[in-house]
Amino acid sequence: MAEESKNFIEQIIEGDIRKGKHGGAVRTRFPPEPNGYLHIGHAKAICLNFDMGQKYNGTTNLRFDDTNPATEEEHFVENIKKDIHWLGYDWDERLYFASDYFQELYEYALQLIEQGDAYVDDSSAEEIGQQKGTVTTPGINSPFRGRSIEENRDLFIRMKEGEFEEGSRVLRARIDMAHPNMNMRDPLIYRIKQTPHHQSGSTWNIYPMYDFAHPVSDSIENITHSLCTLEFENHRPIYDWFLEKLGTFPSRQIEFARLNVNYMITSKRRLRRLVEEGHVRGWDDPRMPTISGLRRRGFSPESIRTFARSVGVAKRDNVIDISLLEHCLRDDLNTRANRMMAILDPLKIVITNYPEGQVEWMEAENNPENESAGIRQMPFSRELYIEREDFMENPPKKYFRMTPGEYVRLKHGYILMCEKAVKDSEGNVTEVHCTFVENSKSGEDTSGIKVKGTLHYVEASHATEVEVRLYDRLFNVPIPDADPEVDFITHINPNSENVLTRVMIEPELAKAQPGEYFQFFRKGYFVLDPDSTEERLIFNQSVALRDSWAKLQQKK
RNA sequence: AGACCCAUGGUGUAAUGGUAGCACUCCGGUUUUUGGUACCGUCAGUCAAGGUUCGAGUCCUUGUGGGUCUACCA
Repeated sequence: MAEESKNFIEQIIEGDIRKGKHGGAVRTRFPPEPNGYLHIGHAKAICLNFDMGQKYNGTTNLRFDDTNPATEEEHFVENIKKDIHWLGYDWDERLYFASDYFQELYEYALQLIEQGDAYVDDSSAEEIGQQKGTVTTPGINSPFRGRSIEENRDLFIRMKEGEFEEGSRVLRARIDMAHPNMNMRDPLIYRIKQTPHHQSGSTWNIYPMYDFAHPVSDSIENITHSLCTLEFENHRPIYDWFLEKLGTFPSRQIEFARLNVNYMITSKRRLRRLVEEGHVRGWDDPRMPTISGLRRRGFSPESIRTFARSVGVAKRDNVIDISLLEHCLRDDLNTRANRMMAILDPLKIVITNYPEGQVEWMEAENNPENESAGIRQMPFSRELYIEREDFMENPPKKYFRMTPGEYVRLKHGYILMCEKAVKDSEGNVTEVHCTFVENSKSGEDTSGIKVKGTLHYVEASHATEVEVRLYDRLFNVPIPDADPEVDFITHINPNSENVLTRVMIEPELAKAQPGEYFQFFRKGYFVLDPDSTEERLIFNQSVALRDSWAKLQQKK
């Protein structure tokens, strides 16, 4: 068997273990900011961090990076925890908040001041911006850069005590205003904010910046491998600078490329627009790339994990084909989703030689891929529904479905001979008359008739009418936000949701429960939508089955 | 362009100086009481130019192309 190929992060970790770094320990963390919902991109980071922890007998912390009270809310914390659990991961007792470390962080900032590595700057945001220079020209030192340690200590303590207004002063690292890396030009460490914090209340008047809080939080938790996305690459020098100056646990930041999927967007700002402008039903709309949206769409956690692992981990920018995500879902559901009969676009069939009033209960296997899924009973009688597209009066070549003068098999039923179409005054087919072959019952067929097509059906008198929502990609271009000149909203697919209000389902399917995965025979995978009521069931299409017949027709 | 990072079939990812492999997609076929699944097969790749080496996708140089960075956001 081929050796399992390892990604570059696994290679780094294994190298560290081999060298006995940190005694061979591996500790990772997933550090979301509680200011929004998790999406498919986060799923990659979650899987990577937790998988590394598990694979190398280490641990993975969940740490909320809550250093900005202005944008963060408690309810995001709860939703994020729920989504991670749903994905199948657990942080045990290792739930942390950066806000838990505010006191320690404050003391470390004081240490920097004592070492002469930090100073209080009274400049305004605009002044600091101007002093920063550009990528090609060095910045200039702030006039407050030379303050004494005593003055810095005094001012910083008074910042903390709430003596100063927001924006009036900041604490900065004293590094190098001419550094070629803009992030090293005396980055901010603390700013004044009077906003109450969802965890720490009104205890603090100052809040640490990401560039300071993140490395120090990692260090406090003894994180060995701090995995983050590529856009933080230029921040690694600051990360290392703080930990070196502070002399604390030497966590190491490693960057990987974020996940992009075509026909999807993950920008928080743009997703919010979709919701606020009403292009979708909400953050958990089945077309949204959020974890809650994927869940409502009918993606299994297993399929998302498989996907997140399949996309690989590397440092080059990438756009994953959405068909890989769909493949992962079909592959998972094929073996676990019970097959059920649903007629999305009903056409009535009357079997003229079948006794009126008679109902036969047919034995139907639930999943040919899994015998332990068992069997169910399906009614059969004189009047049934089939898909309208499964009947054609004048069919094209290789059409193996119902057409006058031809036999066709009904799955878990009989072989039918199609006799004639009944039409209304405008020529629309209103029902089709057939005769059935008596000794052709599924499982005990002695007719010897060979048919090319097998159709699904729902018996009319026992059918339940439900709603089905079909989904297509939300955008009609692969990268909706590729062109900054064009609003991505203009690329929304107007037919991304197709609501069918008169769908007929078999009795067993009417017992569907939330969280159950179904395959609608010959159609696709479906789940119950939470909008469902006792009286009215609503199903969402997760993904269609592959359809080589449709593909063949499209080419013509 | 100042720094940093990246470059392998259509897409994504392996090959750690020694036969360019795997998955998805596409196309073709076999099986099939799902035009599903499964199975088989075809097409298709090392950004360019130099250099080092017996041997380079891999190391070096230069170029080209792409990405990130000038928030009191993360």
